[in-house]
Amino acid sequence: MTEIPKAYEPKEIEKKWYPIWEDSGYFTPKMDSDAQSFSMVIPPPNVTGYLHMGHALNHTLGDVLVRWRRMQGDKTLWLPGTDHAGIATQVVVEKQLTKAGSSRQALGREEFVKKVWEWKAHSGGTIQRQMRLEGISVDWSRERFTLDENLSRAVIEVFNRLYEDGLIYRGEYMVNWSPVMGSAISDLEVEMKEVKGHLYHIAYPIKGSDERVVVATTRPETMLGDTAVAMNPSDERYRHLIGKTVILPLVGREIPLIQDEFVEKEFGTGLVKVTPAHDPNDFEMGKRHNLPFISVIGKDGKMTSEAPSAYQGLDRFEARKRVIADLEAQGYLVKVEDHTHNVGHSERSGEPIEPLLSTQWFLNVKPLAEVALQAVRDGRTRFVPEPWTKIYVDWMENIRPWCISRQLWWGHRIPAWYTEDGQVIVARTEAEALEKYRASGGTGNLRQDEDVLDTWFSSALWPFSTMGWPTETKDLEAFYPTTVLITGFDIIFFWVARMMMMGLKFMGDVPFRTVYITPLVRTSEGQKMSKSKGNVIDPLDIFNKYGTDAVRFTLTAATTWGSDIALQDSKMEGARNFANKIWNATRFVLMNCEEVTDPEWIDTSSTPATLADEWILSRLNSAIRDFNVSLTSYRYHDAANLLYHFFWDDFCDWYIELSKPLVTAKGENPAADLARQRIIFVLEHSLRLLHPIMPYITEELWQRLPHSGESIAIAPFPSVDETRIRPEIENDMDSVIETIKKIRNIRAEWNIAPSQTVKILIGTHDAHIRNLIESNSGHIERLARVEALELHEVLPPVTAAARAVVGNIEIAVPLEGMIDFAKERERLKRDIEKSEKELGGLQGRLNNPSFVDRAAPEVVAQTRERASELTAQLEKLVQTLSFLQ
RNA sequence: GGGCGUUUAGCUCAGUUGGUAGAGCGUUCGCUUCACACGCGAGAGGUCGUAGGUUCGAGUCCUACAACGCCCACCA
Repeated sequence: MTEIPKAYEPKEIEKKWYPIWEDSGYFTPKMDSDAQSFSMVIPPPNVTGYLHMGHALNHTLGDVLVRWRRMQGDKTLWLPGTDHAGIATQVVVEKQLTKAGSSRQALGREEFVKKVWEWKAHSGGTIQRQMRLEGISVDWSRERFTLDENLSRAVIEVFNRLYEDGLIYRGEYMVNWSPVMGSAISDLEVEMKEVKGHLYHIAYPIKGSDERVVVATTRPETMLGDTAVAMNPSDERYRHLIGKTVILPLVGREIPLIQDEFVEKEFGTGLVKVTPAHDPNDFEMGKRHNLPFISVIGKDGKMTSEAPSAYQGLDRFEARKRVIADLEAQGYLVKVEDHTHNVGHSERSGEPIEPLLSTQWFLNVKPLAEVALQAVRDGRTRFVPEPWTKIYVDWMENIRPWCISRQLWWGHRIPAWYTEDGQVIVARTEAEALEKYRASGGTGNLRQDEDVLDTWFSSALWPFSTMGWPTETKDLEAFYPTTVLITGFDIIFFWVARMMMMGLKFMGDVPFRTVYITPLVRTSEGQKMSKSKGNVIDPLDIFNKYGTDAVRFTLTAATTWGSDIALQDSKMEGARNFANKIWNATRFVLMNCEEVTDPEWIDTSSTPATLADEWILSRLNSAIRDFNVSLTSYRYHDAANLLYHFFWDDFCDWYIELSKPLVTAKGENPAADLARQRIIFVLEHSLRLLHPIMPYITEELWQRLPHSGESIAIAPFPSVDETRIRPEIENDMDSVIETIKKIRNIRAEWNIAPSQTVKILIGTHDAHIRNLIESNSGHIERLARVEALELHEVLPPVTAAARAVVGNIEIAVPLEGMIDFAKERERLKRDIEKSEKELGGLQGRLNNPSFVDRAAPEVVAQTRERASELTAQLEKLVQTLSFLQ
């Protein structure tokens, strides 16, 4: 056993243990064990760069559970990995190419993808390193990446099966198009932003009449693609126009006036221009009324050849200006109003989305959603905290087809091939596609679809694709469904909902029993962290500053159901101080207990456990029990907090202090030997209790303590001995503690120098308490710096004394010549007032007949008991005060 | 437009079947007490957002309102 340094230096010990844990295979489940399974898959971080505080929180909360369950003896798997993150990663690499004066187009698809793989190797490596620094106990032997061979196989399999089921289809529909990225994106990737724009009122002449109708639009440039004007069928104002046609200004096209319930009579003029190719609503109307679809804006965001020649090639925003100018010049612009409205923007690239017609692959998720909805309604998957259930349910109930194809190069290429005459063949491989084609008599060549799948398509399979699906593996058998998914609320739709659908569809069961939604980590001022604000905290920086264990403890203790986490230095400092406390308490114990060789509790008939011993056992077992209860219901804050107070308050402030005389005693002394044995026992248990939250410091210290087993990471979690939880012992100890505190309080109030000892008199008619005080008088004398403690049944009237009452214990500290009677009377009066106030409340209730009748009997009994206690205390206080008159 | 969350001590937040408010930090006072000044001991500090209601009893349940924050949404 080596000397322990005085100061806790997290860096030194934190770099030591992770390689040992990992190399020893502690985090790999023993597949032959018949213990119950506990499994999680990590939300795979994007290989776009570095981990942030959100990851650190997620990983900490996950690791607390996993380490706890592993120590409980479960067959435990936490599967790590990363996500290829199609768009995000492609954008990162493209930016690098732009900087280097190149582009993906210049490189070509094959070379570009190679470049992205290089980046992935770099970024993925960084992420792995960071995860190891977090100390998380993931099974690296099962690490996965969404583009791994088997995961890609799963993607192709799923695509094929969904296609065979008719749920995946290809067709020309209105999609959210990002001109910047040159790709379609899903509804979820569109962010609505409030934009200050204008509402343009434009006059369309009625054919064969002098009358003009006025439509209002925020996007005048789309009028070039108008194929109708719509009114509400019940709108009397325009009844006379039914059946007429209008002439589209600037274009000259004759378009019908149609009637559609969609049109709100109250908005604008009650007439809507209909551009079926550039607006989702108009698209629907166009289909309902069989209108032509004229695409006037292209995928590059420029006006197409279907627009009048004057506008062709103009950027869509340039075209807007030109259209307005021309309309005005030609007298069609009636008025322009300021108008604030919401415009869809590409979440990734930031520019306004262009709704346009495009041929894409879609997944009809409705049937899958119904099953996934039912699973949550049945409670087969549960959201914690519960309110998130509604968010999930609402979205699932209103789910719309998912556009799954992306015009990118980085991702899973869509397993569809086209014949020269335009047939589509979906297959597992090109060979299979060709075979199918030949079998149907086809002779030409096949060309694979250029597009890739939405990155979330592969993420949706993560809980089972990572475990080997579609092969029926032992991992799937043992670990699917996973026990819990820990994730952020921001990806409930993107990821959680889709995993639910895919898991139920392909595994026939939910992917996880519980979804735990973490809070959001914010800055100390409660701001959201974002790169653009430049207020992002790098987890590694604060690991370095405070120690990983301290940050883990901070995050765990800050995780509550109600609110987000404001990450403040003061919290981390507090946790670091706690770690230092653990360090120094252990240092103290080890300095004195070198001869103890095993961490067992020993009672002998000659030296039975003391009150303090029984008490700390009771507190320890309560802590274990409460910790288990808290974590079982995902109450991280409670779990961390109770350990903090058990260790600091109960163990350090009281048990160590009470044990000091014996523990530090020199020479032959069996009682001292037992005391050392016992303090080691409690400390060793405490470290195991703390290990899930603070793995490094507990391992380091545990290794220096007498222990059995090679690592605390695989040591058994302390088990609860309910028989050791004893309220009567805790009450007795509380009496001793309160007595000591009262004396200390008097000392502080009367400015008695710490070096000065005092005499005290204690009076109580309660024989049990008298016995208790007597047997603990040594503790009281030492911890309250008392030189002589006199016990009485009834306290003699000593006037020159400071006084206090604890329950039925009276305390007098004779302070000859030091005491100011007036001041002491004031002090006592304050005590009396306090007691009177409480007693008044209690008696008020007891005097109320309906309280006595209607309140629960035990509540009434409790109230009576407390009232009589207070009455006795008050009597003594009043009597004491009378001594001072 | 719909929905959700938050509002408790100077600050950040706990408070799960309704029983009479807690923690950490900060603050005040006193301590180099032989594990720890990242410490020890002792204090001060709150009409629990507002207004009603239910109840013997409300921080906790119900209703309305207010402020702040978030999510969803096809009024051009």
